[in-house]
Amino acid sequence: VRAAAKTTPRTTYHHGDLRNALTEAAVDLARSGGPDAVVLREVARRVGVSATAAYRHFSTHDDLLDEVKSRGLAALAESLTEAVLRVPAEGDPGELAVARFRAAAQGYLAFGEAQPGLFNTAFCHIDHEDDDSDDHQTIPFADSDAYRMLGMLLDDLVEVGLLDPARRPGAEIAAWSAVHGLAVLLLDGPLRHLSAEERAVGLERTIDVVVIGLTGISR
Amino acid sequence: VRAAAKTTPRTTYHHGDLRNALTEAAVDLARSGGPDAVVLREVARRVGVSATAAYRHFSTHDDLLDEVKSRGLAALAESLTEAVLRVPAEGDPGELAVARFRAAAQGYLAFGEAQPGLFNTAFCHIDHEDDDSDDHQTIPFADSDAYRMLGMLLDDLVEVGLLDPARRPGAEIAAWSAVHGLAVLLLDGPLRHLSAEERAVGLERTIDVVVIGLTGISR
DNA sequence: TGTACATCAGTGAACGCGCGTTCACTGATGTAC
DNA sequence: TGTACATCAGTGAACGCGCGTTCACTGATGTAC
Repeated sequence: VRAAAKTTPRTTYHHGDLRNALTEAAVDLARSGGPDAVVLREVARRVGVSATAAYRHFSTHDDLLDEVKSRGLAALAESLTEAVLRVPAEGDPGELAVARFRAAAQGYLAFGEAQPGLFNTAFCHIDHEDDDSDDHQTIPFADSDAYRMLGMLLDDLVEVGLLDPARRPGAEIAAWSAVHGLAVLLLDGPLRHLSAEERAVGLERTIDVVVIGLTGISR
Repeated sequence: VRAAAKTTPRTTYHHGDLRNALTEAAVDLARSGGPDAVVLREVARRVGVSATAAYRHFSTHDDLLDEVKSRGLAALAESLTEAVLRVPAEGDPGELAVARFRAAAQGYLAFGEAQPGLFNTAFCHIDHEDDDSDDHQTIPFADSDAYRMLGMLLDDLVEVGLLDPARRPGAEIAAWSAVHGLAVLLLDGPLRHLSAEERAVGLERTIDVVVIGLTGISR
């Protein structure tokens, strides 16, 4: 409605879409500085609103950060999905299943490299001291589209006969760990200063190991 | 020399081993709260010394945190080494090489689970704004004992004929990514609430994938 | 169509907090003669 | 062995900072009659 609020100073007293505007500003901050950059006062400042106004829409700073996390996770899922959809649909079913799996891994890492701050925020740990119960003790990522996509890709590998059904359980964890670990090491970790070439080699090698490790078949 | 300083209030004006005492207190803080818990003023407080005194031994807060990082990395290497050394020395060379490799992975994760705060600190990113040059742009972990150990274990796999020399390059990255990723997901990440049983399965499955993926041989 | 009024969505000042770091200082230690 | 003095390793007060959050408030909006 009043999307220009970020640049044009708001004229009306009521904003109209403040919650969204705040979330977007917060995502921008996360993008450029990671979770620590999501500062409530700065978010309000950027939107051109008093800090107090934020409390009409978020009960607490952590609440806002949670929203940013969700958006980050969603963006990651999008990157994954896009990469998978770019794989042509024709050819040998086995080769296609493997190609989609590899594409997903590449999409995961591509998102991390394109949006390191948001990636870190998506996986940052927030202490909800106030939490009443175990209701939230589910795996948040397990509910995410990205995780569901991973499960489907692995199911496909079983269907085409490349992944032994007996080895299907736990396959998510192994695959996810390898790709996520690579992302973390490359983005913030000790592999931060690898050249683009070295990164590419690392990625290829890691995906190879996972694919062979899961299917038992080298390409 | 004056190791009791932590409990007994210091009597002499000069401490005698303040740098060490500060570092140890800082490590304790990291252990229980991760990198953010390494607060210079709190460190000084614990040692029973004014905050200013720390500046005789560390030029800056980041300098202190760097020291903690090193200690964390060293502790990780120790956990790895211990696990590898616990593997019996007799038997088929191939089986032994694989067993040692698996043990190292288990040691890596065991350290992460036993000392999550210190583990996180060991891998936390510190911005050295003041850095003059590219001197520090080496991979800090690559200089660590843990990374060297990983290299040796992989070399062993080549020597016993289980790892194709053509596949040796990049093997560190693939193996390290998988285990590190699992650690990160389990400690802070979305897999935080997995039961001990589920964790064990995830670990076994991940190591299996890496071993098979590298060697091409399922056990 | 007009008016009273409840409710909603903002404001601005203030609080308390704890941090890293600097400053001018002082007490303790070691060395040269 | 004694003394003068440079150096070292501490102290304590203070600064500036920016944060999350609360408070009493006011302007805008919508609804009942």
